[in-house]
Order: sequence, then C-alpha cells, then structure tokens
Amino acid sequence: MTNSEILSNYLKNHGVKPSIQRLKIYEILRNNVTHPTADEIFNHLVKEIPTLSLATVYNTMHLFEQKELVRIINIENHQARFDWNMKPHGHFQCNVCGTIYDIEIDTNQMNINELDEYQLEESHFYFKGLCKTCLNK
Amino acid sequence: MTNSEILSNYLKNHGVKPSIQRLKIYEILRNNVTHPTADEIFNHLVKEIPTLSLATVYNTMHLFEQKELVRIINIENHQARFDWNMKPHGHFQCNVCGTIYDIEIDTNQMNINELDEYQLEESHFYFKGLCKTCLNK
DNA sequence: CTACAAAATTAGAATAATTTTAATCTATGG
DNA sequence: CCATAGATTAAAATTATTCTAATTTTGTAG
Repeated sequence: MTNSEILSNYLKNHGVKPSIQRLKIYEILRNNVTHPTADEIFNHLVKEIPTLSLATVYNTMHLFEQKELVRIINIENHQARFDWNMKPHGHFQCNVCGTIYDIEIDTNQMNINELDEYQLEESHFYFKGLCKTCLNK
Repeated sequence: MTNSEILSNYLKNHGVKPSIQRLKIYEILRNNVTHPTADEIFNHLVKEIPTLSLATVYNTMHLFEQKELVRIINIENHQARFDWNMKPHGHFQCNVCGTIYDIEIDTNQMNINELDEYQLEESHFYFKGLCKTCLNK
C-alpha cells in the first residue's frame, strides 16, 4: 500500500470520505509542515489543485476536528493552526523564529485537584520563549 | 487612599502614566469583569467616556502587557482576553455558558524535562468542558 | 449508461477582531 | 505662554474566518 492509500483508509475509518482535496490536505498535515495555518495549507496545495478554495481548507479542517482527526491550536491570537497529533501533548513556540515544537506532557502526572469540579473535555498547554537554535545564534 | 488612587499609583510604579482612560480600563480589569475582551471593556466604558475609541483600549492593553500589568489569553480563537492576574495560573472555560474560571497550577510541580532545552518566557494552560453550574442544569 | 439527488467544492461577498494612519487633543517643562 | 512629546481619536485598512449561493462531482436507482 502506498502512503496515500494508507492515509485514505485512515480517513475512511474516521468517517471522512477521502476526496482528493481532503486527502491532500491530510497528507500535508502528516508529511510536511507540522502545525500549519489554513493559509499555509492553501498556498502549499493550490499549486497542485489550482481551483482549490480557502473555504475548502476551512471546511475540511472543521470536519477533521469533528471527526477527531486534528486538533485546532490557538497559540497566536488571530490565527488558528492545525495539529494532526491527537495524543495529549503541549507546544512550545519560539518568539524569534516562530517554530512550534511538540512538548510531551503527562496530564495525569499533574493532578490539578481543582479540575475535579469540572467535566473536562479539552486540555491545552503551550509555552513561549527561545528555542535552542535561536539561542545559539 | 481611595481605590482609584491605589490603582493609579500601581500604574505609575509600573511605568504607566495614569491617564483617565488607562486608569478606568485598569479599574474594570481589577474590579468588574475577570477576563474581558477589548470590546467588552470598550462597551463598559464608553458610557462614562463617550469619546473613547476601541483603538485606545487596544493600545492600552498592549502597553499594559509590555509593562507586565496584564497577560493576554487566547482561549477562543479570534478574540483576545485580558487577565490582570500575573501569578502563574491556568483557565477553564465552560463550553456552555462561556464563563472562564481561574485554575491554580503549580508549574514547578509539573517538571517537564523537555522544557530544559528552551529558554522559557511564558506558560499558558487552559481547559475546556462543562462547569458545575451547567452540569447541574 | 442516464438521470437524479445528495454531498462537496468553489468564488466571492460578508463579518469580526485588530492594527494602522493621520489628525487632533492634552500635559508638561522651559 | 509656547513648543514638543505623548496620548487619544475616528476612520480606513488589514487579516482571518465564515457565509452564501452557485456549480461541480459523486453515488445510485432505474
């Protein structure tokens, strides 16, 4: 099975009909950039699918989110990013180069007692500062 | 000293000249709503200061952030909120009523080894789900 | 096949939050 | 007073996202 076929099946198994647009968008998420914005995905793909519309990217992202194929992350204000990694984890964004790194976080280890009062549905952790690469410059 | 005088001095001590706009905005943050949006602050204040401009609210917020008087929180996409509480803590937003609650979080207790690689400047934690009030309905 | 319905995609307009611009106002120090 | 820097303002511009309505594609029953 090719990589495309694998991802195509993966979409099907999550209740998403794998149109060419959806498949390519998911491929970008899985194979290229890690946490792209809608615009980045669009610009990347429009070369290949010239009739692609930004609305399709947004539609697809919301569909993916609903089917639990991606998580929407809000590190910067005014720009959503999409993350295919559904395992609980956090993010670190470098204030200089803007790169976003995944950070392993074990939510259970945190045991925040106060949260017992709530019915938890989502957890988001992110950090900002300077990454190694930018520190060494 | 009146409450206004205390807050006025507080601004001065943080390097912010306490104009009436800035003082009233900070008063709202401290005394009224907990995590207001720029628009909420504007609508609250424009009754009292009819010439107030939304740009002033944004300018003031960015000044406050720079002077470490507020933190900007990005729980929802497409709408920043302002938090005067500078102690490290997290947030919980109810998916039904939208209320944002403060959550005590001890960052040190988390010891995320991976973060050693970075020079940390900000930490953000937020959760979503259902609050007690909405659960009991 | 073919026709039809449903689903998906699209372009472009609309909306919402924020930033920018340029003008006006205010406070302060000489 | 006056000059100057800083603060505020209204309005226009920008950016990200959503909406709308039309068009295209897909799947299916005849």
